[in-house]
Amino acid sequence: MKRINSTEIARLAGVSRSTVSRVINNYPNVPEATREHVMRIIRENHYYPQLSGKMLMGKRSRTIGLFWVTDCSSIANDSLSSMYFMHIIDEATFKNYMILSCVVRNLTDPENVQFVRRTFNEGRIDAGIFVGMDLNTPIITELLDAGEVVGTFDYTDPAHHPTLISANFEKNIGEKVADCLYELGHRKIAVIHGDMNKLTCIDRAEGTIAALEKRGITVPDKWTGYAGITQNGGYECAKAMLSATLDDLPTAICASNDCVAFGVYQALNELGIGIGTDISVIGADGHPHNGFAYPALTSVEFDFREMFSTLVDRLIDLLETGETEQNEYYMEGTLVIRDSVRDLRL
Amino acid sequence: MKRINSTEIARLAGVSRSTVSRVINNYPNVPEATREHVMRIIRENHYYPQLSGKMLMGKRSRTIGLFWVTDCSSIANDSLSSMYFMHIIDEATFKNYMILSCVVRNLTDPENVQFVRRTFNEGRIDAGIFVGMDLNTPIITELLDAGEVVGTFDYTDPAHHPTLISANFEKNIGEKVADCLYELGHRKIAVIHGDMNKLTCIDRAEGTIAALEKRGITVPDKWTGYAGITQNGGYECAKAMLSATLDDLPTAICASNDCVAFGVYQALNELGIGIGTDISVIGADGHPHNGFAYPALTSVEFDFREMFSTLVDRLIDLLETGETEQNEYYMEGTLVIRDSVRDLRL
DNA sequence: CTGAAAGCGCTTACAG
DNA sequence: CTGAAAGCGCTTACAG
Repeated sequence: MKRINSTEIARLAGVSRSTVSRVINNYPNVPEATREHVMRIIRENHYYPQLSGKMLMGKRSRTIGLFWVTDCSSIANDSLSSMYFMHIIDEATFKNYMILSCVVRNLTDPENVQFVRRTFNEGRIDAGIFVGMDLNTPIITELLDAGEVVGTFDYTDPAHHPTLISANFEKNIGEKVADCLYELGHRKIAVIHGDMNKLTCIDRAEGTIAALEKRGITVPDKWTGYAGITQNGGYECAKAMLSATLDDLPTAICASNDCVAFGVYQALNELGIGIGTDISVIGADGHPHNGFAYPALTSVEFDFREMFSTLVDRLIDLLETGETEQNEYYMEGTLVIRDSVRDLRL
Repeated sequence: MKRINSTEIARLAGVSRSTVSRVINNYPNVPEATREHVMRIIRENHYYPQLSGKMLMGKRSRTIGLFWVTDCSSIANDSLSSMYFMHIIDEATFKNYMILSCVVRNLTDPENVQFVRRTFNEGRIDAGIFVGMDLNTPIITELLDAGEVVGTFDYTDPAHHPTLISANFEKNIGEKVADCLYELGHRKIAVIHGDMNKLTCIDRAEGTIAALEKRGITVPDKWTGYAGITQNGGYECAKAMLSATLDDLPTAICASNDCVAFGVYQALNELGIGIGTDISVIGADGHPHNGFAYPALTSVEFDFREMFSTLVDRLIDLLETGETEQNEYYMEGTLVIRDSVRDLRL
């Protein structure tokens, strides 16, 4: 399938390829008549300059790589993360950029690291956004050191890098969760930790524990668990924890995120413990299921559209102007109280 | 940020660029010693050939465009469609292809059509997958006529095109829905139509009505509605329909899809009508919310992973070998009965 | 087995 | 205002 090229357009328009190029790139030194004539030929022939040719001359591809780091067998399983993807694509499209999507299983595996490096070095993308990787991922630092423009979500590099934009959760999620439960009269509170390699997970659990401590409440070991960030993790963790402490159950469980909270739901249902009645459950993130869950899940919720459109905007600023207003930002979450939390004062 | 090129690698390895190229492309006529030596230099210098250079010489980009056609303000709102995306990306990654994601608002708008044409003609992609467009979208035919490899979901072109792969829902969804309700004793059944520009929507509603007709049941006008494919459409439609027929309610409502069914839920809740008790609700698709909904939604569910991985596989077959086993296929759905449907025989 | 040369489709100094 | 020429980074006949 041979496509028409600038030589052919030049011939048809009776000008040189230089002039065709000038018209396409909107150079000022082309008389209006010539410009219009050439444009007509271009339109009539559905001519679009080959990206390869332009790129060889140093033009950008207006493409941003989206590196999805996940060890799950399928990233499709979680509708929350799918949403991140969609927000990024939406905003990029709006800014007239395209998103090249890549799934990366494991950034400690050399082959996967190689894949990332290649995607950048082949010249496919102008910048890359990374979502889902653990803290301390050397390839990120390597890319930044090489001067690549990189966006991250829930990740910060220890050193300052002028070409890094990082979008993060606020630091006070744990405190918001603790305060909510405390004010509703809860004193016997369990805390389920998330993935300790993820920035926000650490903040969340530690923040909750610290805030409770400040109120004079200690979370005993028997009401502490580690679930990772998946529903199944939440299920296993809650089942084990609660089975071991049936004679002295907490009145509330703080899950590291909403997915984990759904796992806690499963465990509670299985054990015949009433959700939002016997035991309250609270999550964090703002999973699209929250309102659909039964009972509807209380959570500290985030505006991910805002989170990711800001990330994309800043990245593009950096790409196009070489600077941006802020390299690192933290989004505020909103506590949304639903039926999964009981007011013990009533 | 100047990257290393093949000239430099050739110099470092003490060979010509031709030889470097031969090594990279795994040509047989290179002695093992030379190959290894050159490879070492390549690895040591993190050299990756520029895609632009290769493409200019006729190589493929191993990139597939994913055109998401939607008029919604944000595609992120629906976790079902997000899932389609993820399945496609997953499978492409597995096959060592990349996905370039594009959101297209409206394929009747010339500017949007232009965008699609440009994306193909610029040489960014080897093929394109289209999801969400209405029946009879001329740009699809145009691309096919130009010899482009195109994949579609829930769309067929009237003419046969050797480079079109189309993934579709089975034709009998409506019948499955009707049979299910009939066998559970329902005789007063409402049908909500979806978007009449979408292939499956037509099949679904018409299929249900025809199957009921065969059983001697006619769906009266007052129990017929048009909701499109969104939750809000379902809400508005069900509210209007039911408010007008409160003295004679149906015992079941067939929604055009699961999202619409959730809208029906909203309307029923608002009207104080018991879901799965007073009125049964049945959807179709297999939305990730179904199991979470209260009551859990009965639906004809599809294995979208299978649907899309097959689409991607066939597309790649076509790209790489010029042929594929089947250009058009229809996926079978499975009726999953949950609490939203009542057995009236009990 | 290997290198020099041509050429893919562009853009951009340069010269006029 | 405009064209001829050089060059971006590759690959591929071609010749040896």
